[in-house]
Amino acid sequence: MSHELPKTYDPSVIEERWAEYWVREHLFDVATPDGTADDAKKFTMLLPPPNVTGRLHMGHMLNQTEMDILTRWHRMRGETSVWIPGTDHAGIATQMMVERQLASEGKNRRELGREPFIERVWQWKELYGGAILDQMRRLGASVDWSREYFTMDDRLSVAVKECFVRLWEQGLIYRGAYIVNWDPAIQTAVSDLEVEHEERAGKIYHIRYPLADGTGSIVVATTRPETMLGDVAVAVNPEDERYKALIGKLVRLPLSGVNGGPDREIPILADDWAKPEFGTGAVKVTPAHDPNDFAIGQRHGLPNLSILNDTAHVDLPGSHYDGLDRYAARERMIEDLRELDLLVDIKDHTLSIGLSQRTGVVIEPRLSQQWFIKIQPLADKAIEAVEQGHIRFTPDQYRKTYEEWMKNIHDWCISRQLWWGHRIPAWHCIKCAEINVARETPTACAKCGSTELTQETDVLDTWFSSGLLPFTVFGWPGTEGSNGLTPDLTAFYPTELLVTGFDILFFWVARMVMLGCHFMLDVPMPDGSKRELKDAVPFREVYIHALVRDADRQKMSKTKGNVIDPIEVVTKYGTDAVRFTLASMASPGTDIAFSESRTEGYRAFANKIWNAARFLFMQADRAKEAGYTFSMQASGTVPDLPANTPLETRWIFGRLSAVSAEVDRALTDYRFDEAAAAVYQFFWGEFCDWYLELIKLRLEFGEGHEKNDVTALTLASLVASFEAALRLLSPFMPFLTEELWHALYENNAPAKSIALTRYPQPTDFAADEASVAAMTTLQELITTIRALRKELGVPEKEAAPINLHGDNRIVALVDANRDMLSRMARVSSVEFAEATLSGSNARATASFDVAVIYERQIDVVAERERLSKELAKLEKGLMAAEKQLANETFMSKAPAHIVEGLRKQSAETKMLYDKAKAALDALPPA
RNA sequence: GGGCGGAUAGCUCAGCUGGUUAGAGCGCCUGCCUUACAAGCAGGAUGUCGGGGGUUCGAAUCCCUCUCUGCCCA
Repeated sequence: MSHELPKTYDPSVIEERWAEYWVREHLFDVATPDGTADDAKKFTMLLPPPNVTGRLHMGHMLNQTEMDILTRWHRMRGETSVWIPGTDHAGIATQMMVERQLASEGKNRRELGREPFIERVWQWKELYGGAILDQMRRLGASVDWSREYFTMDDRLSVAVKECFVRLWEQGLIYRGAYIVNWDPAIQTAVSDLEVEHEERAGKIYHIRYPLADGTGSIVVATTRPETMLGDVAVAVNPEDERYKALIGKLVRLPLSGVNGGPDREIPILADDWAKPEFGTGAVKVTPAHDPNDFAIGQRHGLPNLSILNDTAHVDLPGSHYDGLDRYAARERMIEDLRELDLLVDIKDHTLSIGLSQRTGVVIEPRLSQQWFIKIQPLADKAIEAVEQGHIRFTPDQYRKTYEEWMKNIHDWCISRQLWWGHRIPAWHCIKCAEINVARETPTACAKCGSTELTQETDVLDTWFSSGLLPFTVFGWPGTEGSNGLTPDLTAFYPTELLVTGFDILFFWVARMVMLGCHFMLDVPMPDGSKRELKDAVPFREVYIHALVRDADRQKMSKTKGNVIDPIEVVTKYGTDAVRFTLASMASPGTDIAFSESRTEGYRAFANKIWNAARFLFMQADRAKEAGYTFSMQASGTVPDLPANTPLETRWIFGRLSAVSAEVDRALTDYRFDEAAAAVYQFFWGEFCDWYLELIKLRLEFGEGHEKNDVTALTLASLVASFEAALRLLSPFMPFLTEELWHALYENNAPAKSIALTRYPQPTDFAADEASVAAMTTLQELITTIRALRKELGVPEKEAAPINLHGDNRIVALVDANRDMLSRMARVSSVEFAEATLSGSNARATASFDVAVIYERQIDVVAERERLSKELAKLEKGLMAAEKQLANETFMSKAPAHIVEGLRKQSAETKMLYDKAKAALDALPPA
């Protein structure tokens, strides 16, 4: 069979075919181990579930590339590797999406009603929710699609409810009226984490509050004058001399009268919160609309007066500000205060405001009834798990970030006033107000027996359900009456690794640790023993990756318009090239500035691999025509290497061994960049540049070239080393390697996919260090000759003789490999010299001198300059070395091997220096 | 305000548990369309390792400080 590969690699024709094949053939689906005679190591990982509304961005692609490389690598090392995909129902984001859709039809969700609205969201999800997973398939992510989940699936919903009920029963969930971050756009509470702080230019207003007894006034400073309608006090610092006399007096709160009535009277009180240096030193206290003021109110037993409704409009019947938006109210009130001559001053002030992460509107701190998790007991375990090393962070610095956050954690507001999400399983008794939390809808109040129950309307924070995923995806809590230990949980919990970005370190990672430790401690070990913290953790390792930025290091954002769509780049350069780009730039702790020039380079790399395959197939065809019989089916077998095995063949297997070790080490340390560099350098710089060029010497067919063992061995070795290289590359470039691997086996491969074969291991190949060392010397010699030839102006095609001086080892090596010199450096003949060589046509290295015999005069000026420069560099090195060696403290304190190394280096430098000096002196005068 | 990170070749980044003459890719310069590959081959140039100070026999690497810069938390 002849192989007709196009001259240039075109990823578009093969990638979609393989992506579809991998899914269709269920290659990466993993059945639950039955527990019998299964001692294979396991590698389990959860895909951070993208929002069901999401579109793939570069961050996803980086994340998935890293996870896929690791999963493929572990899988090829024979481990049971499960990578579980799914999507998150993303409460706010999804509800917004559908509300927007409704708005475009002139409707809103309230008209529609709760149940029909939720129905509508499900329809939306069915239609569009799969988009991001389809994009994942296109990237070749080797996930187990049979285990795909959605966070609102029935089985997960049951688990979420179970967790909520248990936490309630354990007294770890409470409900109460607290100041929370309120998003007036979508009208729900959000957690602290969902608020983004931004510095903005604003104003600070100084407002005069008259004393009720008419003896004067006090001027308060505020950035939010509109909330003064909700003021219940004025606070001053107890140490502030200016105001000491006023403490305990009442002020008349301007603008606060309703229905034409008088203004309210509120007290002046002393509280440390009032900072004398801030503003006027007197602050208004508005407990219902500011978290700090709420705390003051608690301390002093003040009432909470809410004056803004859930859309942040003034809600104060009878007031002439009633119904105004918060900012409109502010303007109107400032005008009114000015008219009343109570506005003392307006100053510029930079303030930090909270913005809703989802909607972008300014958060309104608002007093409302919410559900909270008492987080401290959970956080304690989560801190312990990390401090005791049961969970390891890479890079390690994130451990500190995590611990810092955990130690300063606040109770978690888990209720959301949304419709889309897991509805809180609580029923309020209309008669006695008892809260009935239950797994099944109760028929009567547990306290008073009333049947008048209404279900809580709030749903749970999306992160509550995703925080449970590490065990709920494995079927927890299992069947009724079970201990929660399902077969999947037995086999796969804890997962091995979590790969994610630091942006969800607190949102998700921290919550998983807390909830995982909390719930799993109650699940026994497979052998029935009690589970300890080290086995209750949701994952043993966390790898935090960088942010992908644009080529100018700017954060990608829609508003800047610099978002790079991975699917676009993938279409342009091929998935493999983009994956390789991300992998090679993924060095820990540094953001990735994604630039297409890098990707272009890796597309060239893919093309290089493609063409190496073309070369191989071409040689195979020629060999067959020449009567060689060998089977491509033996590609996976490294041939025995007899005594007459050519050096380059011993060398390439030696290198394969070393590179396999290097890749293993790099991936163990999550050094994707080093792993990628190692395979790149090996394949291009060694396999193609040296090995393929050298074996052309052995692959001569036709007239005058009899069939021989060396050629046969070379063919077998070529195929075997290439096949191994493909396996080595396949986690990084799964599409290209899959295509070529099947082609290599002539579509009769020993496995359904290269991904199901063995990853090259150092011991799979003879390390043969002597051959590697010999080859390194020859490479140095060849490179030196090439450089000399170029300098002397020897035409590329013209062969030239050389003189060589070196020790016996070099002489023997060169003598045995004259054919290499001839092919790689156009050497016509070699003459060995007894004495050192110098002169303008010679170069000296530490191990040999070589001269190229060529007539043409060299450029004396250029050569003088080159030699002078080199001489200066050598002299500098030599001086430094000699100075060190003359330094007694160095000689006495430095370790022996350092001193010895320096001595050797110094001697070599001296030799090179002398040679360069001689060469310079030998140059004719300018 | 508290904390973390970064500053190394024109660009993007490695190297940093101190140790021999600081690397890679891209870009740049020169010569080659050598039947695997011009998305290629061969050769070449390029850095007072942000400034200053200190520790040490020895500092890109450790410490202090300054400047610039990014991020997280409040």
